[in-house]
Amino acid sequence: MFVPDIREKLRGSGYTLTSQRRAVLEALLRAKGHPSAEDVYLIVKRENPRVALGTVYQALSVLEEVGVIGSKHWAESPTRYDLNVEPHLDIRCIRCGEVSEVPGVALGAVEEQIRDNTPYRVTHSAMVVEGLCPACLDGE
Amino acid sequence: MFVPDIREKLRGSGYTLTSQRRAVLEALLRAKGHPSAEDVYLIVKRENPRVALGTVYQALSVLEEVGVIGSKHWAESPTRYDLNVEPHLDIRCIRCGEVSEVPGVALGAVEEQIRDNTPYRVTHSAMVVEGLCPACLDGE
DNA sequence: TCTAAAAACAGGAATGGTTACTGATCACCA
DNA sequence: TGGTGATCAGTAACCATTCCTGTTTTTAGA
Ligand SMILES: [Mn+2]
Ligand SMILES: [Mn+2]
Ligand SMILES: [Zn+2]
Ligand SMILES: [Zn+2]
Repeated sequence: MFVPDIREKLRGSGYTLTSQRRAVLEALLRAKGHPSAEDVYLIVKRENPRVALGTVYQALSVLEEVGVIGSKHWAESPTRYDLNVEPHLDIRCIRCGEVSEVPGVALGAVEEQIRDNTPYRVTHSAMVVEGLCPACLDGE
Repeated sequence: MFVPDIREKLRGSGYTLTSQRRAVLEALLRAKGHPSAEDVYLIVKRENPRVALGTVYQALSVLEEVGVIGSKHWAESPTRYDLNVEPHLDIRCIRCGEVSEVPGVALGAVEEQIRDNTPYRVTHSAMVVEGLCPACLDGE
C-alpha cells in the first residue's frame, strides 16, 4: 500500500496522515513481522525520541480503524499489529513470542457455519493459534 | 462430573480438593454460564466472605490445569471459565458481555489443516467469536 | 498570509485484570 | 499428636492499555 492510498483512507474517515502516524507505519514495515505496540514505540523512538507511547497506541488504533493495519490478540501477551490486512491465520510461539503466518487455511466455511448456528449477529471471529516455533523446538 | 472424579483428577497432579476449590466449582455450577473470575469470587463470597480474590484465581488455575474446567479469553474483557471442557465454540456479546455456546461447528478439519501448514508444533488453537446477542439486537 | 478553531500530541496519572509475595492456617501422615 | 508441605487471606505489585491535561501542530476561512 502506498502513501497516497493511506492518506486517502485516513481522509475518508476524517483523519490526517501525521508524521507520527507515518512513523508508526514505517516502524511496522521495518519490524517486518507482528510487533507489539511497545515494539513499534521503540523503533519510532530511534528516529523521534520525543514520541510518546500513548501516541503510538492512538496511531495504531486510528490506522486499524481505517483498515490500513490489522491486529490480533493472544491471551497473556500484548496485542500484535500487522500490515497484512487480508484474512489469514497467525500462530504465536508460547516460548519466545514470535508470530508467523499460517498459509493455506480457509476459514470461510467455518465462519458461515457459525453464522448459521447462533442467534447472535456475528461481528468478528478469529482463530487464535499457539505453539512452539522451530527455533524453540530445537532447544527443548 | 462427580466429586470423586474431581478429587481423583486433583490427586493425579498432586493437588487436594479443598473447601475453596469445591466452592469455586459450585459457584461455576450456580453461575450456569461462562463467569469471569470476579463473578465466581462474588458467588463464593456469599457463603464464605473471607475468601480472597487471589484464592479464586489460583483455584481456577489449578482446576483448569487438571482438566476439570476450561477457560476462554476475549480481548478487552476478563477471561471466562466454563464447566464444559469438550472442544466447542463460544460467542461473546460485544454489548452486554454474555457468552453462549455455538453448536454444530466442527473445527477438527481446520486444526488439521493448521498442523499441516506450519512448522510450529501447535499446542493450542481456539476460535474467538464476537457478536450481538438477541437481547442486545432488540434494542439497537 | 494571518488567525481562530480543531486535531493531534507529549507526558504522566489512572485503570483493570491478573500475579506475586508473606505470614498464618490447614491437611495429611508418621 | 507433631511435623511438614500445601494452601490460604490479605495486600502489594505488575503490565498493557486508556485517560487526562496542557501544549503544539494543522487546517480552513477571511
Ligand atoms: Mn499476520
Ligand atoms: Mn462454553
Ligand atoms: Zn519460539
Ligand atoms: Zn448482549
